[in-house]
Amino acid sequence: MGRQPCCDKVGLKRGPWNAEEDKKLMNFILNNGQNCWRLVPKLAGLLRCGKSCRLRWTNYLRPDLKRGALSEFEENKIIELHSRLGNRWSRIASQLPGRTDNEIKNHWNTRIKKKLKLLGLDPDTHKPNETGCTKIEEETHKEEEKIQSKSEASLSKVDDTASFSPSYGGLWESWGVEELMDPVLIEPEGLVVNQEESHGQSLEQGSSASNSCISSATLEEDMKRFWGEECFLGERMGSFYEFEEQQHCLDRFFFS
DNA sequence: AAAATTGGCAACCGCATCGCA
DNA sequence: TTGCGATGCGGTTGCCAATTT
Repeated sequence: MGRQPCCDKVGLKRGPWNAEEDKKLMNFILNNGQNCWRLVPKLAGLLRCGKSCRLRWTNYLRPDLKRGALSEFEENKIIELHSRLGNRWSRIASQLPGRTDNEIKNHWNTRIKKKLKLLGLDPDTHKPNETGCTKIEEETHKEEEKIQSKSEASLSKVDDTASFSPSYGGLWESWGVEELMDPVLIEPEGLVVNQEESHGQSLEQGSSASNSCISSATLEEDMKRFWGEECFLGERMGSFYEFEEQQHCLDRFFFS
């Protein structure tokens, strides 16, 4: 004898919500609060099951939800929390006001996971892959080929709107980045660096990168040496994921 | 320009857990 | 203590728009 379903699904609507349904649900919850979800559709005049109403409210209609893409800070926070909590999306979401577990889960699966893989890290464990950085190397080679073919065209293109994160700015600075800052050398996807801005940020915000030096062959080892073992799996990892363009630059530096 | 593929996201499903009688 | 309904949670699916071929 199995459990009874949460509702009788016969005659209930499924799939995307329309504006009219949203309005009904929103009005009902705002006037009556969240009590018994099973009764909500009936009382609100909706042909949905209570569970569907709850999801729609928590993931989309709640007035305290933030809209738009996740910020750098939020993304870094997610990576850090995931390294500690694993796939406990609701717990992670509770640390990020205005974001839902579903939103974070989707963002993780579609964006962050790929970035970690590109860096040769296992997204589940946050540790380096057993196979090393083959994927990142492949990507790097592809990028290099692209850059090679684009480099001539890029000579005439200058865009001073791009900037680096504080940590990257410090990184460049610690390496004596003038050479890397050459737009031809570091421009994988049309990115051209504004030197003044990136340097300014690193100095102003006191990046930990400013007094160290990275020089060896693998990203993992370099990062550990650079920031220390305990930081490697922690929040500082996040600052490496900030912009894909930066990642390409870093990859090229390490693996070329 | 059209077809195929990929990526992102909203919504659904089913199990786990909670809370109450 | 137990059983049951309600809710929470994480995995998965399906749709649609964007991109690539």
